[in-house]
Amino acid sequence: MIYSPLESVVYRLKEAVERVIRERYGLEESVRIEEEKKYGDFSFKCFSLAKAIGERPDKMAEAVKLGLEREHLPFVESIDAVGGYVNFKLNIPELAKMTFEAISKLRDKYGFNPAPSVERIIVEHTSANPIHPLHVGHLRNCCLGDSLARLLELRGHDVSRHFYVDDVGLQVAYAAYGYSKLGMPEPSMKPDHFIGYVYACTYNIVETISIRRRLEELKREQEFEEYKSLVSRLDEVLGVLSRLKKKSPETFDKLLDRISSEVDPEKEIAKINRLYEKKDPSVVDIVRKTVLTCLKGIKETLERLGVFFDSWDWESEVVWSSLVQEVIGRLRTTEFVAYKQGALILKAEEAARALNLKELLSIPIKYEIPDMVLIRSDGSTLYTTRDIAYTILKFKNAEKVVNVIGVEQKLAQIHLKIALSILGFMKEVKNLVHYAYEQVKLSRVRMSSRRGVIVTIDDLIEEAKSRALLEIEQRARVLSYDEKLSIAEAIGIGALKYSMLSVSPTKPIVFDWKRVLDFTQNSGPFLQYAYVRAYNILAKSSEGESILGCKVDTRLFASKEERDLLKHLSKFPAVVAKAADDLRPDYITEYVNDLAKMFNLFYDNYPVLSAEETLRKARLKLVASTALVLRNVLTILGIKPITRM
RNA sequence: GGGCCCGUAGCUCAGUCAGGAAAGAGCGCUGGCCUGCGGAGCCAGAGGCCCCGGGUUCGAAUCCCGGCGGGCCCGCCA
Repeated sequence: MIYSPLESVVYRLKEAVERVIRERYGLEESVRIEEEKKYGDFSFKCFSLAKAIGERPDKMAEAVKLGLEREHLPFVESIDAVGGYVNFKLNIPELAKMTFEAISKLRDKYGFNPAPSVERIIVEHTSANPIHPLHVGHLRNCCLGDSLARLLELRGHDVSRHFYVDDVGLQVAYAAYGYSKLGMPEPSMKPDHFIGYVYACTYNIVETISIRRRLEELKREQEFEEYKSLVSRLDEVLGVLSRLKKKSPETFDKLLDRISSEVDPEKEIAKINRLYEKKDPSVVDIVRKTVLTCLKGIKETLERLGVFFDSWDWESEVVWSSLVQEVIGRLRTTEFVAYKQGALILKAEEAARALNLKELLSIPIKYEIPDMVLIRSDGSTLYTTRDIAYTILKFKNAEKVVNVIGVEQKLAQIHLKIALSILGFMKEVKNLVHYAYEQVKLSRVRMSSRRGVIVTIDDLIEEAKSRALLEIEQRARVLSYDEKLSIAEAIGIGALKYSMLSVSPTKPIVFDWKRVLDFTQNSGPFLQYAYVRAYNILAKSSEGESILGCKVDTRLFASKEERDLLKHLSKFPAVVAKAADDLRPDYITEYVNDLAKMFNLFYDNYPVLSAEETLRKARLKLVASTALVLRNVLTILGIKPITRM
């Protein structure tokens, strides 16, 4: 079974070139056949090899051309030697036959392209703090993680999607404290939005109380400089509070009232955090209920996005299993751990130098790695410390772990790897990928979950949907309102996903609705529209998708547009392989955007249904193949293919 | 201050891993076409010191060194 037509052709070409070089020059060389658009389909450059053996590049190109011509390669139409280049034009009818065969056999699996060796891979993604709704940043994380998982599956890997429920830590304690003060009521809005609201209110109310207390002290001590700056900080927090109050006055007042009557809320919160780590029954219920409530809302959003997980890993379970204590115990026996002002720290720089980790982890030699705090002076652990144990657990069921985490956590991930190295998990460190992506910037909005200012995924979906609906209305198709709504949802969500995936992960995304929902180019709707066009030609034909099973005369594809389209279709599994191996979903978006453009060009210039019968069949099969590939790609990207819009 | 990432057409970006032939696309702009298998079109054109300066090389947008500009990180937060 040939999964990847173009790849197999190029591979045969590569072998042929190597054979010729071996026969002509007696050299065992591995050569590279590169894609070329201007002078043919592929090319081989002779320069470096020619230089190595003291031959003239143009002479070598000529020799390779002659040698290849004697081989009579059926999938090559012509070979040219120009300067030091050997240029190849592919025999498109032959390639088309192979491609059609692969497509008709594999159908929805066309694109599947198993790697030479398959692995069990855990993709951990989204993993938002379970105390507020998902926001734009999580959207990028979620889309990347989900499409990476799908890509790796297409490479034949055994992929498991994990969501790390970070239910341990100070922030969760704040939310749980506030929620419990309210008497843990049924949320009056979407549950994650409600918990997020409670968290923001609680955080700022507590902050106000501590600032006021500190101000009293400063007044007594006559520290006017600090007093002044703290007053302006207080103003800021009060501003946040008044804004929060407007959103849900009853909940707010109740919370304010009950927290203000406490002696020392901050201490209470730290206590919840400490006790929860010890699985103390007095706090387990309130923390769990808080987190589960929020998670319910988060799951609703994920479901709407069509994203699922195989495993929900609770951080508390890792802590309670005593693995965290074990890890700390083992680290403590090494020379790299010390106490500093009551906290247990890991001397990361020293460890990295002693174990020679800098090169392995690509850390600059002159960069001084800061210490890592393992245990707070009050005895509680920190996120990264707990992550050491969690990572060890993940590797019990996988050879490779991909963590989709923002680039801002780079240092924490380096700390994690250093700690694992000290513990002897070298193989794991090498197979632990911090898949770092840049931030999503919304013009003007500066988000902060503490201040309760976040643009949630739910908000974005709603806005995308209503904008899409507006576009649909303008076209005035004969569709019922319900149909329009569900199409708008598919377009809106598809547009959001595409916008998150189409930018390479190292670049920040500047979110811009005009671009997200640009129906004419490089967007989700643009792809969906191409699919609609292809689908409707098929729907109008008598054969429909069954044309994929029919033999057609591939020699009829004479135009540049048809040739380009066929070549592009044959390339798809190769793109999947590259995208999966390099973890780059944006390679797929680039591919499919080109595919849609090529199809549009074909569509506008070559009639299908009204063509002469043998030609009609050939073109119809090309349309069906394009539709199928579009559908498969959209699925990888998590975008819903629709048949009307 | 130190580290990382980014800098290519008016705009949004490919191309940089693995150096190669006149630097690619779309949008926008200019001019033309078209009553179409869904016009959310089609064809043509203009538009580039590939951030700057050195170096390596027969050859640099691509590799190396030094700058400049923007973002992020350097928490007993996650």
